[in-house]
Amino acid sequence: MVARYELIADDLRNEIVSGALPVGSQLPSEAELAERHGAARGTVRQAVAVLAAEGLVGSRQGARRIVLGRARSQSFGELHSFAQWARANGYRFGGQVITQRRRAASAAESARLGPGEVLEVLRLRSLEGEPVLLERTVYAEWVAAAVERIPADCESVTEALYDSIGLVFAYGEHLIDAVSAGAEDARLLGVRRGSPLLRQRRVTTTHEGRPVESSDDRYRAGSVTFSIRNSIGANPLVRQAGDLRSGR
Amino acid sequence: MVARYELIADDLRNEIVSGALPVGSQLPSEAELAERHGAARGTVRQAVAVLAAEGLVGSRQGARRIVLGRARSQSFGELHSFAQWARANGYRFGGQVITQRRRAASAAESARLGPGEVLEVLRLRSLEGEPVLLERTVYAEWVAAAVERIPADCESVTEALYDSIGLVFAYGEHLIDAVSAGAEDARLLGVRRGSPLLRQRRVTTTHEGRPVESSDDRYRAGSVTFSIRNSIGANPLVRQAGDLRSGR
DNA sequence: TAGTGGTCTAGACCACGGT
DNA sequence: CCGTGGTCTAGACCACTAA
Repeated sequence: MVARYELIADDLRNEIVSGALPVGSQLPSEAELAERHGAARGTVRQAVAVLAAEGLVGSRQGARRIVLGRARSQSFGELHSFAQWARANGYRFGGQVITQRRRAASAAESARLGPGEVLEVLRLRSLEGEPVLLERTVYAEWVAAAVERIPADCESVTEALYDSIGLVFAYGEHLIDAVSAGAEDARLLGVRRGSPLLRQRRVTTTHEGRPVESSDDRYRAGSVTFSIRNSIGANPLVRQAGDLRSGR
Repeated sequence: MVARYELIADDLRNEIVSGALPVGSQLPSEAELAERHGAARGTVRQAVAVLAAEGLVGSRQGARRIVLGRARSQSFGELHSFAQWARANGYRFGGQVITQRRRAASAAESARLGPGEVLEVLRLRSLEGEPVLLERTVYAEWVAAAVERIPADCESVTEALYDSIGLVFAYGEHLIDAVSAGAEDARLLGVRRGSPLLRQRRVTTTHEGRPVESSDDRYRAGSVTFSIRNSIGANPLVRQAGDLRSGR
């Protein structure tokens, strides 16, 4: 069942992506869109809210909406899963488990994932034949067994876990910064020690808010970029200070 | 004039931040919230949509909404403006123009900012007394004169431009990656050449979609982190590949 | 001042989750 | 099965922009 407002949003998005509504141009008014699609105004507003959330259009009270950009945002799955992202963008990609072991959870890990044992997995992912990403992932005890059953060269861990135990990654928190490559990072990614890496730390939970995994992912510099489009009134991304003040 | 749904959202947000609604707990149903505030259900849905956009609550059809986190997202202004962010978080901060000059726009700059001259400014920003951010900003010709009137040690360029010509930065696109410090970066930020920097490139426009500036901001590693909370169905952040394939 | 988007209401039906 | 959130309607009034 596809919602009416999704169809209207698709329609408008196609006009933007195709260039029929160029960047900087005005969208039709809500009244006109409502008449064109035979829908109520509220439904049209839901549709343009989708486009606004994608960063494609902006709006201000009293004036027509304008087109801000043509790039289509990808889904949560594509941010969460390297495989889903790479596939959606037509890249050749691969993955290989380097090491995998169970151990007791540290205090910090207990706080994030719950008490007990954790499963620590080191995975190297490649894009277009080159190693680009080193994932150090810690899984909560309740998914550890399912993760251990996954082949070492599995393309998509996310999909494997969905197929095997119906696990859906629903919410994530991500911290993005830059770090120096350590000895292991450098060896596996094929860069010099101390060279820059883009780091994405994340904690992911299920629909119910149950923590699944905590990960430290490091990208070779130049291999990927994170992109965000925002506006006054929208605030998806936040800047946080590091360890600047004494006592922190 | 504060909207009704904003008041309801504030109310719920306070309960979350104060811990009255702990992380993982369920929100009251829409019907109950509507009755409690004497509002229609649609208004209540607007309120919880605000919290969902902030990443504080998640929802799924058929089940109660749950609390995902307590951290309050900051505003667009705080992502856009170093000064607004630093002030909102209680940091001591400063800024100093290093160099500033007018020149002809390159082809890429003309495409982003419009044709003609541009004003190129190199600014060093400090946090808690330490240099942490080097901004290389290129302003469009129509704001160049106003920027040139700003004192070299101005704390907040964003606010200065609002006060002087009423300019409001409304929309921004940001690209985040990691790079090596060049000679100039290293000297001004007080790090070694080749050490990692977190880079944020951005293009900002007015409400009308008119481009104002394009900037390359580089943070010393460890000084700041970007944070994002997302969910299935929300997609503020996007990953993009770099220069991996031949011919790109 | 006319047109536009922002807010709000009161109701309806449906899809899904949990019991 | 009931309660929940998701979708949709038809209308109203207001705040703001632009001519």
